[in-house]
Amino acid sequence: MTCYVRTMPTSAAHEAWSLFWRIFVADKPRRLAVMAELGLSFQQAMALMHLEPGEPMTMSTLAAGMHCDNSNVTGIVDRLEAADLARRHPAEHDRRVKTIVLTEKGEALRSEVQRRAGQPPQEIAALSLEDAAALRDILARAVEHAAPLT
Amino acid sequence: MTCYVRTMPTSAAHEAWSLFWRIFVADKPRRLAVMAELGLSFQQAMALMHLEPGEPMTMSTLAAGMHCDNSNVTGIVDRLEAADLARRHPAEHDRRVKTIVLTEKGEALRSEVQRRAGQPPQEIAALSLEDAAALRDILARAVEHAAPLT
DNA sequence: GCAAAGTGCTTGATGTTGTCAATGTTTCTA
DNA sequence: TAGAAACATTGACAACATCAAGCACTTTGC
Repeated sequence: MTCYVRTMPTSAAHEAWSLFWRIFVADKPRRLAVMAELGLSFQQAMALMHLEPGEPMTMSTLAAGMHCDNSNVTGIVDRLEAADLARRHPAEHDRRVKTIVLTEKGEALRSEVQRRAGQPPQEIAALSLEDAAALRDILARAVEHAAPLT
Repeated sequence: MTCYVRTMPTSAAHEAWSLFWRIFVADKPRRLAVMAELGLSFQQAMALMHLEPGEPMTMSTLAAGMHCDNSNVTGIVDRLEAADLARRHPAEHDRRVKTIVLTEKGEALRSEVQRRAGQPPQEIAALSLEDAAALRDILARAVEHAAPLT
């Protein structure tokens, strides 16, 4: 049951989404620069962010979290391992499963990615304190609505 | 003179940006589904959106708009041409330059992309009218601040 | 004018994803 | 225990990403 708002030509949500996109696209060069500087590809950085320090994660779980194919993660983790950022361990309870754990180097780089990529772009950073707080609250409500169970 | 808010561990802008990301990542499957359904890759769709109907655009301009390398656009436009969505024409004022124009089929597909990808994801669509309007207004101010000249 | 420098687009080499089908191993289930 | 399912990997292929030449054409400076 999808609910279309057919009466309005373009709703506020519509326009908001469009602006959302615009900010994301405009921020692309900054993202690329950060990744290049850290010597990571975008997906490698995403994988790093999904892997929490000290928390082993299954290949499948990581694939699901990154919304991509299982076979895809194999290659990404291969490269993380080659760069000594993560290691694979066979799971003891199920020998089909392999868990991934960040190395020390991986944890360090992860927090660097977090620090750098976590910085909001100009557009957001330049907002007034009131606007920024309001934006945060609205987005928090948005996320909560769509995913009551996280 | 850049102004860091060092007193706060994580500012509102910071948190807002984090939520921003979260919504984008969560929306990835929908984007992929739309593109797959329309038989386009993500970059092809982006190119289509950059090309306005009846407005020829230079390869370089398109590359700049998409924030990617010139040589990259060559391949993307090759595929758009192969799919009869766009056509290259040599520019008359400068024979090095090639302009790209959407075909009829390209214009039709473009508006379909616009219609489908323009739909906000659950998170945004489920906001109250007040929140959606406030979100739109804040993002509009954000875009305006960062790019006063557009 | 003309050589030199610069511009616009393309090509080629190489690496990282994306899809999808198939395989090997291990576990679950009937 | 035989068959089905699950997990990770592999292989084949297409799409992009970067970067370094290359070619055709313009512009510049003498």
